[in-house]
Amino acid sequence: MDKKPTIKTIAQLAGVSHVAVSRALRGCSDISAETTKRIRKIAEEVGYSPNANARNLSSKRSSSIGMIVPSLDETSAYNALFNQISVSAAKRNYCVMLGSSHRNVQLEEQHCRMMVENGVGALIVSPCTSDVSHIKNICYGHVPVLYVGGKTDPNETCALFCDYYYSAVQAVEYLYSLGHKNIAFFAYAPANLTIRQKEKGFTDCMKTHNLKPRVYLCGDASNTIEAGIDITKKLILRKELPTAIWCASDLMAVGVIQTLRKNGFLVPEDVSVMGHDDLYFDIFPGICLTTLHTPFSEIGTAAADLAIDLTEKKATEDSLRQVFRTSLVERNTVAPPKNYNS
Amino acid sequence: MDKKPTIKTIAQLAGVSHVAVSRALRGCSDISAETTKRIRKIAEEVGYSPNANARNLSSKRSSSIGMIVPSLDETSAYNALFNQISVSAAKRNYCVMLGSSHRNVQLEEQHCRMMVENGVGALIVSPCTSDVSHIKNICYGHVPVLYVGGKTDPNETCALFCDYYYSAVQAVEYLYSLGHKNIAFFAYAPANLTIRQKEKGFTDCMKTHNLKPRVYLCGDASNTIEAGIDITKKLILRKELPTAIWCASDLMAVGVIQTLRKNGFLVPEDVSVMGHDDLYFDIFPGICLTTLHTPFSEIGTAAADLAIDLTEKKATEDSLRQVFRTSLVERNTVAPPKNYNS
DNA sequence: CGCATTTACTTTCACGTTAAAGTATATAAT
DNA sequence: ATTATATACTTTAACGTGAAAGTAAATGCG
Repeated sequence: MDKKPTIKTIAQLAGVSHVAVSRALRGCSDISAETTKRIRKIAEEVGYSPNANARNLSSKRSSSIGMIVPSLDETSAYNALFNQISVSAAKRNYCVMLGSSHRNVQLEEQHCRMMVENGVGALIVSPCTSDVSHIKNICYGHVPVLYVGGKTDPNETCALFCDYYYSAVQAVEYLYSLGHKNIAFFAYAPANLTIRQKEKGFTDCMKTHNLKPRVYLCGDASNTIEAGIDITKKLILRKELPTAIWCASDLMAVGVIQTLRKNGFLVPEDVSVMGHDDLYFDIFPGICLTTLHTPFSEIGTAAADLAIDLTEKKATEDSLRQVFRTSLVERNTVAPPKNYNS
Repeated sequence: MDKKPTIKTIAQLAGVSHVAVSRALRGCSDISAETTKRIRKIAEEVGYSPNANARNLSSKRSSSIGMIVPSLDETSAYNALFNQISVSAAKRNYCVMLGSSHRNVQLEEQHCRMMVENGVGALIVSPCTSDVSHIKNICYGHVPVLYVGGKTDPNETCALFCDYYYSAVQAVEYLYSLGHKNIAFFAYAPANLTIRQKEKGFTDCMKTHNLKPRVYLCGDASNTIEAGIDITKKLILRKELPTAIWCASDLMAVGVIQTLRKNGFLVPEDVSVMGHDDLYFDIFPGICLTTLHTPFSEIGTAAADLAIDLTEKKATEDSLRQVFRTSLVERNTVAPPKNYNS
């Protein structure tokens, strides 16, 4: 196990100074084509691999970005986001440090501190609380932070948002266009900012059509599927089922559909059900959910590019805040209401 | 935005040499308690954060490990693995660089190269092919690599395995103990090494009980749920349903159960269905799957600890290869066969 | 009291790289 | 022929830290 070769190793073999090697490998024009070729050949032969620690230290640049997420379990959207960030960062030759905070502020802070120590050029954070002062204390003035995800303060200067008010409007307009008048909105975790935006959009849009906005919130289920099941059961008992239900999440919609079907209601014939996120397209057998697609790929690409632009100090003022919109994906859990002739 | 403070900044303020600061912050005993306290106070006040690039360069250590996985989508086990690795690494003050190869060897190689350049102390790789020569070319002799996951060559010297032969035995023994004689094994992707291990375990164990090992493989479905559905449909048509089915993955079991129920069969009363992995416990409403739990947390913890031990050159010879076993999780998709009196 | 040891530092150098400035030679312009 | 310029390098210093060696003062000990 011989020592890792450095530019000095190559310099010696090539009979030039180590700086000539450094510049040749970086393709600087003041090294002759011939010398560059020779140096590159030797570098290849000895299996040279640059030392980013030294490079970053000397050049005051960085070749990595960090990302901190609340979790990466199978029901979270951060997987999709990270997947894209990883790919986009690799395209620009950046590594990504990832930390999972498990919704623990102390751990989130530790990840942030470690990543800053390790020299990330920028940080993409999906904070686990709206208060991000612990992150700002560490990063302010030193490492740019880009916020993504539901808990982000809407006033944050550098952040990527998804317009959930608009997605509510999309959902209502679509269902209304099919003839639905009796539309309900099901949501979980009422304290969540994104849920409140959806609720506001839903209520406002229903009112513009002179329809009664029926909002059902469930705050005490153990997960969002359960919440969907709970609310649906209640409405079935009370015989208050609407003709269409828009759920704040796909998993909730799955719970709703299962419960409806189990109780003899046909989806979409009796009740239309619509989701939000488009994350579990082919996981649930028999459910091909009509939903609103959140553009995770686009958001991930934008996040990686913005983070790297911030690292390289070439982010433009108007790229600092970007708003994304969901798009309608028509599959087969929504249909016009019964007895409706369009 | 003032310059980031370094140990030299602190040294000047404290009126000591920068080395005294370095040693005080690291708690070396040759700096007096009084001076250490004073230095730490100043460090706190100026918001000092150590520069790991410089530290690693000077001390030839590393404060990060890397992980490369094929993907992080909602149906993969790598999420669970990474979550634990992230937590375990944080406990020892290590950052984790994560790269998603999307099952692309070139991208996997690029991630590997970038991480090595960025100075990871060790690499945890779930390779996307059994041939890992591209990784060895980059890492051999410089960065230790720890292999995890299904594609790993069983002869690899540094690797964490799960004993899938044993999990097959566990499944068969359990079903047999309940009285099942007509047991089938359903699997997807027959080329996969882990599947072959399960198949071998299943076949061998069935034979020891003088039972006919019924193996059903499906290689052309678009995902594992589909595969479960396909095989089940075929068996229902042919009226060849066994009394118990062990599926190579939980998702497959979900597809099987849905199909059975849709066709009027009760699970577990008519047919018992068992899975493998224990990943989707509360996602599928109405399915509380009896399965074999893969100890992702333990594997993740072991992987992080081993990778860091390798980084710090204190891994013991016998920690290099570790084998983990699944454990039975009895929920409610398995019951004794009909007409069986135990 | 004088010498060894301990305490609490400081000085110097190295890690691998890049930035910046310097230099020798060849070529071009006047 | 002289001077300017371009080419192709080299030399020096710096990035922030830590290892190793050095040192001055205080303390211990016979």
